[in-house]
Formats: sequence, structure tokens, C-alpha cells
Amino acid sequence: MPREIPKAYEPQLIEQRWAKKWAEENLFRADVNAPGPVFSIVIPPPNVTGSLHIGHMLDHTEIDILTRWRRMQGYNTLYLPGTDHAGISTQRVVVRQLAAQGINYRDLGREAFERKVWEWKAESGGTITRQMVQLGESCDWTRERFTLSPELSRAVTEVFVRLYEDGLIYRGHYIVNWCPQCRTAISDLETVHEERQGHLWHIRYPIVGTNEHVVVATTRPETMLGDTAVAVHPSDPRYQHLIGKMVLLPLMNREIPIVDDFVVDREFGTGAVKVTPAHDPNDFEIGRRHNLPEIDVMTDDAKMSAAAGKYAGLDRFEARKRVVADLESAGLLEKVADHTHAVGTCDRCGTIVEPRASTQWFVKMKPLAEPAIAAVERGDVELMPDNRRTEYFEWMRNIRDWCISRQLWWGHRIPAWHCGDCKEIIVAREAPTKCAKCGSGKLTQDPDVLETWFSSALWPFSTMGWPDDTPDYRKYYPTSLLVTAYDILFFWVARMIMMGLKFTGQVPFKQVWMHSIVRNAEGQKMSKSKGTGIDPVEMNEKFGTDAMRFTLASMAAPGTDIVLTEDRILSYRAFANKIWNAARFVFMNLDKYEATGGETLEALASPDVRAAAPYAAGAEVALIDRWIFSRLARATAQVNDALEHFRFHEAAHVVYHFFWGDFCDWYIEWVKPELLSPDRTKSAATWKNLFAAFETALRLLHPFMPFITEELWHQLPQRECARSIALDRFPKPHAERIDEQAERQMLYLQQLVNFARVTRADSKVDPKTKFSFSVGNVSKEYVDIIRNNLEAFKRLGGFSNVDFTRLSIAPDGTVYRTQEGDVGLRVEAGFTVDAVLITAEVARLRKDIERLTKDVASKQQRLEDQTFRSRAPEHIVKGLEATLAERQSELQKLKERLRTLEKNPGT
RNA sequence: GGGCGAUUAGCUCAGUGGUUAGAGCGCUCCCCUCACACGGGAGAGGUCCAAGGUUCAAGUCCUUGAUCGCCCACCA
Repeated sequence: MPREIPKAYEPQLIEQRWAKKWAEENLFRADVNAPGPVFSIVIPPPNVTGSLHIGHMLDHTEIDILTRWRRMQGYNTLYLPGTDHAGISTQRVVVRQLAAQGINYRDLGREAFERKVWEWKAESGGTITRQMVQLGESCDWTRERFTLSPELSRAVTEVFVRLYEDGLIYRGHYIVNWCPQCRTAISDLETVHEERQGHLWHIRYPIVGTNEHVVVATTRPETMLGDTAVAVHPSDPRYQHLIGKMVLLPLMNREIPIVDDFVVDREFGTGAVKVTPAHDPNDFEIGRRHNLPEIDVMTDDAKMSAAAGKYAGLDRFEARKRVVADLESAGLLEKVADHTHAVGTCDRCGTIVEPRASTQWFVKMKPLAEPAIAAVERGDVELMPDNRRTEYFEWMRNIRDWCISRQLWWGHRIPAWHCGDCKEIIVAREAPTKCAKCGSGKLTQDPDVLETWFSSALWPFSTMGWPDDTPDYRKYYPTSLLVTAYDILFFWVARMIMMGLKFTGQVPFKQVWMHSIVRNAEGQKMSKSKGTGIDPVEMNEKFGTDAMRFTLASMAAPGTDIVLTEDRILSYRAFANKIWNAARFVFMNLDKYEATGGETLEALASPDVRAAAPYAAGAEVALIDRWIFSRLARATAQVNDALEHFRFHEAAHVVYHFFWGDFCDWYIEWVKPELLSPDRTKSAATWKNLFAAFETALRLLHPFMPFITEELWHQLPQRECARSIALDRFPKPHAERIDEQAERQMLYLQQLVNFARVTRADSKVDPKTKFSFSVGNVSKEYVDIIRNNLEAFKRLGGFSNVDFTRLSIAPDGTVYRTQEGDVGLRVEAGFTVDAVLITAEVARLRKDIERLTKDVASKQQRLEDQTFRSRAPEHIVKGLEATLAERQSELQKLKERLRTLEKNPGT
């Protein structure tokens, strides 16, 4: 029955179909009872608000390639999908949406708002998982997780309570980074420092009871409204006499002391610093040491508060202008200098963060960090690439306590209750009914939620059912590998290691592979919101997911960031098209073969066709078949090795060149006529070999291009694992099929064919022009090779006949060149050599001679060098000697050829 | 202020101390040959950022510098 294969490869027609089927059939469902070593991997959970961007696509491509590869190798595989509730991001999205409807979320109230978010999540929260299904990612959808689900929330509460009980969580009043837009505290990591052009204002503070003043310098003049001291260095001679005196705070007319403190840098500014304990981390510490009051002069949304006197109600930057203007008119502004400094901005919204004293929950990190450092030092967790280890250690050794509370409504509510009567704080797994201390029933739960990364830190074990001891947990934890971009090493990876060790006593994953970030042509991080990104969904629709995956894999070399361009994707789409058409060739010929009564398909389709390859038609296996299976075995081994080491680009490169270069350009072209040969023995053997090679190549390609390989696989008359190629086995490296001799001999024939093509191209004759080929002083081995492969050799080289009778190279040859050592050949062409050929040939000869002469000279010199001979390993010296001999002989022949041409330009 | 990375063909990038430094795209020439013009064939194109050093041998290791980029950092 003829197979219907559309002429052009159209990924749109096949990808959706398979994606749907794979998901519907739960094809990639993990089974704890299945045999094989475990390969488990949890997805870095994308934001539930999100849609797939190019970074996810890279991440997921790498994960899916590895997962499919391991699965095909017989591993018990789990790729666990899920999403993150993404506290701030999600809340912002819904707040904005409500605002668009004219609703202020605060008016709605907490519970109603939370309901709105859940509604929103139910409606539009699944975008990214839908996209993942469309991409055909081989994850187990029955195990999909969400950080804010009841199950995972239970794990979060458990962790919080235990950390609190262990004294590792505390509530305290400190300076935190406050985002006035998100109206919450954010962690140090969520604060992005940006260099900004600003000013340094020098302000005179009059000293009480004198006509003197002290000049302080500040980048944030509006905070002076909250100043409670001026500080100088204890041993600064300029200010010794002022320590202990009072200054009159301008504009506020408040008397504040001059204190001495070691943190003051005498070199900076004037050496005197205004102290605003409520709005600066340094000042906060000074305030603590000197018992200074804190005056918070701002509100949650960074307007000036009542404490700012007449500036109350102004936006902080407006207040800055007014304060500066007022100081100036009071004659208290000494000077304004340009000053570049780092300004903290909110990771999520870009708003300038306000350092602000506030009461928050913190995790004490040192005790958690120590074992996590040790685990990486021991190699229990392998961080790769290696240079990331340094970063990790550096950060972990200088780790600071982690502010985990957020003034948001969307997230895990902190499991702490405040007693309205005695102010006791009760941290518990379940809501208490009365105060543990005073028995009061007036308990209110802490309003704050935990920051998103707190629950993410538990992801590798919370997803496995922890704190229960579940079969999944026992089977798949610790996970085998984490694949993620390097930019969340601190946010996520480090915290997972700490939490994993603390709560499971094990590392959460054995290996971490941190890949690069994808950038656009301008080198910026791709971002949908900035419009600078390549949208992977669009690209997938345009070029196909397979092409997109292959492109990303081919560019995923470690070290540098990836710059993605459309023409690159296009070239891998062409590769997919090539695969498609190779398959068409196979299938069309198979139809013809069947129609002419060829061997039954059963023979070809037998499961062990691939195991027993290569096949012989007669007494011996043909050179071409030995060769292709050797190449295939080599490619397989290389792919395995590359993937073991996360060298996706190398693996992609290998399969690309195997399939296109070896399989299509040479193998298929070579065996073409034999497929329909009337000699049934021959055609049957050829078919078996072609089948085995093609089918194996599809399996080799499958992890990289799952859709096209699945589609074509199902057109094959194969029987084993008929359900999906993804459940079949990955090719074996078959070391016994690697055949150096066959590869060398094939290379020789390829060179001869290539030589004929060059001659044809240079001479500008009709490409169909046939040459007659004559063998010169070719050794018997190679004469036999030509003889044994005569049909293909003549066809691919375009030779009308091959003359084996001459035993020496004729001096009147039209074209003459050497290839293999002493091997020569001669081509007689049935055309008149014209000037173009001569010119081209002479030019090339001269160039080659020049290059070779230099090369030979340098090699001779090397070999004469006694130090080289005595110190270099023997195989290097021997190799060099052999190469030199080869080059010398080649050079000699080129020179002869040049002389012939010059002497006899007419021939 | 620390730390990290990059600099190789026109472009985007590989390159694991060793013998003539590679790929894809682009470019030039020829070919719509019955799987594929998303194709076939043949080419051109590189003082590997600079200067020193280590080594028998350096694109590769070391030092310094230049340029670009990133990360970390409470200097007002």
C-alpha cells in the first residue's frame, strides 16, 4: 500500500497531532515500579502568570533532550512539571487588571482579592503549561505541581514552623528594601543595583550655640527630614571638637547630636555624614549604637509622611526638589556635585527601592549555608560549569539573613498568630484557638505572606510529597539533575541546596547544569515586555518546534550567552526538511520495491534487522555498508559522550553531519540503484541495511527532534514499540561496528570522486560531461576497492569507463593529482582543455606549492630539533615524520604537474 | 570596590597543549539530475584583540594591557 508522504515538510501538520496524543495517553508517566536506574528532574517552575519565553524554551529543550535520551537508554525517568505562584508578579497582574476595571484592590479586601487571583489563575494561569504540552515536552502531567497548592503549602508551613522552632526564623526590626510600587519589602537579591547619574548635595547644618556649621553630603536630601544625628569619624582631627555638640537640623528645626562612629569614611564627601536611621542601612546601625530615634518620614508608597512636617504628602522626588530649593534659599546649600552611584531598583517593577526600617521575618542563613557549602565542596552536588562554583562559594560565605516576609495578599500566609492581649506570637502548623501564653482568644494571623522563593526552595522535595514519606519521594528524590539558567544560582539553586540538606538530610539534586542566557542581536536579555525578544511560540509556529529545539541545542555551548537569530533557525528547518525528504525517498522506493514483488516486508521489519546489521548480499558485507554502520556507531558514541557532559551543541553537530553528510550525501546516493536491483539477493540486503541505518538514525535524532522522528517512525513497517519511538531504545554505540579500514577506504573513493568534481567545476564543462578514468600506480588494495565498487564509483564520479590496464601514470595526462601517498590517478576527459582550466589549475597549483613548501620546511625544522625529538612523545614525532613524507611526495607531484602544464599548455 | 566571562572567517559562533584552525548563514561559480532549489556540486574568505612569558610544541596555559558584557557590593 503506497504511503502518503507530502512533498514538503510542514511541521504544523504533524507537531500538534503528536503533542496532543502524547499528553492524552500520558505517554511519559513515571512508574516507581518500572525497572532501570532512576533519572529524575524537576522543572524550574515557570511563573503561573507567564507565557513561554525563549529562556524557558532553552531550559525545556535541554531538559527534554536529556530526559528523552535517558528514557530511551532504559532509565526510569521522571520529568516533573509545574508552576510557581509568583507572589509579586501575579499580584501585580491582577491588581492591574482590576484597576483597568476601575477597581482598587484594597477596597476589595483581602479575601475577595485572593478569590479574584484564584479565578484569574484558573482562567489564564495555564498558558505556560498548555504551551509545554504543545511543545511535546516529555513530562509526566499526572504529577504536575503548583507551589501554592494545599499539598505544597503544607510543606511550606512545616518548613516554616521547624525553622522557627530551631531558632532559624526570627521576626525583627531592620532596614529592608522597600518597593513603594509593590508596597512590600523585597529581599537583597530582588534589589537590582543600577548605576545612575545623580548628585551629591552638600548641606550646612548649623552648630547650636555657635556661628559654625558642619557640612554633610548626601545623595538623598529628602531623607534629612528624618535625620537624628550627624556622625564623624572618631579620630578625624577636623571634627574632634564637635563630637557631642548639637546641630540644628535645617528645615525641621530639630536639635540633633554629633556622634562619632568608625563606619564613617573620612575620605568621602566632607567626612561628616547625616544619620537617618529609618532610611539607610549604615545609619540604622549607627542609630543602634548611639541609641538614636528612628523617624520614618515616608509612607508605604513613598510619599512623605506626617513626620516630614510641611513636606507631608509630597512624592519623595518632589520632596527632594523642594527640600533642595528650600535649603538653597536658606543659604544652607554649600554645593552640588555630579555623582554616579548605584541605585537599588525593584527586580519586578523597576521602581527605585527605598531602604526603610521595618518589622519583618528573617531566616538566619549562616547555619544553613555551612552544610550547603560543604556539600558542594565534597561534590555531593556537582555545580557545572565549574566556574559557577566560585560564585556560589563566594556568595554563600558572605551570606546575609534573608528577609522572607512580603506585604502582599497572594502567597503562603505566614503561620504566626499575634495575641491581641499579651502580644505573644504563636507559630503553629494549625491555627491556634487561644493564646499559648495568656489564654486570650483574641488572635489574629500575621498579615504577611512568604516570598515566592521560599516555597521554590522546597520544590525538589515538596513536589515529591514531603513531609510524607511517599513512594515518589523514596524513588525519585534526590533528583538526578537540575537544569536552569545561571542567573538564578542564588535566588533558587543555593536555597534549594540549603533547604534540601536541612529538611531531607540529602542534597536535592546530584548535578546542576547552568546554561546560558539567550540574548537578542543587540546582546540584551530577551524580554517580551521590552519587545526585544524572539517569541518562541511564534518561531515554533513559523519554523516548527523541532527546528527551534535543534537550533537552541546547537547553540547551547557553555560559557557564553546565546544570541539567537532567525536565519539560524531557518537552517535547521532546512535540516528537518532534509530528514523528511530522505524518508520520502525511502518510502517511495519501498513502494516500488513492493510493487515489483520484492522481499516481504516482514523480513525488513523484523525487530532484529537493526541488531544484526550490516548485512551481506554475497560473501562479504559491502564497503558502503560497513562504512555507514561504522559512521553511525561513531556518531552514537559521540552523542552519548556529548550529552553526558551537557555539550548539546556538539551532540547536535554530530547528528547533523552524520545524517546530512554521511547518510544522505553518500550512503543514499551510493545505494540508490541497488534498492531496485533485479538481483533480489542484492536488493534485499541493501534494503535491510538501509532500513537498519535509517531507523537507527531516527532514534539517534529523536531526543533533538521528537516530532518529525515520531511521525516518520510510524511510517516504518517496524513492529517493536509501535506506540512511540520515544519508548524505544536509543542506539547502542556498537564499538564492534567501528571499522577503521572501511572508513579509510571510503575516504579514498570520496577523494577520487571529489577530484573529478573539482576538475569538472574548474574546466567549466557541462556537468554531465563524462570522464574516462584510468588507474595509475595504485596499490592493489585500492585498485580492488575501485573494482569492487565500480558501479557507484563511476556513477558518482561521472566516469564513462575505468581503465585498470595502465600501471604507470601517463605523462600526457589531462589532469593529474595525488591523494594517498604513492597513489596516483589519471583522468582522461573527452573534452579540449581550455585556457580557463589551465589558468585555474596553475593558480591553484602555485598556491598549493607555496603553502606546502612552507609547511614542509617548518616540519623539517621541527624534526631536526633535538630537543623536540627527545621531549615530545613518540607518537607525535612518528606522526610528524609520516606527515612530512606525505607532504614532500605531494609537493613533488604538484611541482611535476605544474611543469607539465607550463611546458604543454595546449593539452 | 571586588569577581567572572568574552575578543577566532563578512555575520553568529565551535575549537578538550600536538601534525594544513572548523560549522551554520552570507558571498562567488555551475546545476530545476526522476527524495529534497528548505536541494546538489565546486570555491573564495582567518597576522585566532595586543605585548610579553611558560613549553620540544600555544587559538588553547601564565602575566600585563585594551575593548565589550555580566555578577556581587550598605561608601553617605
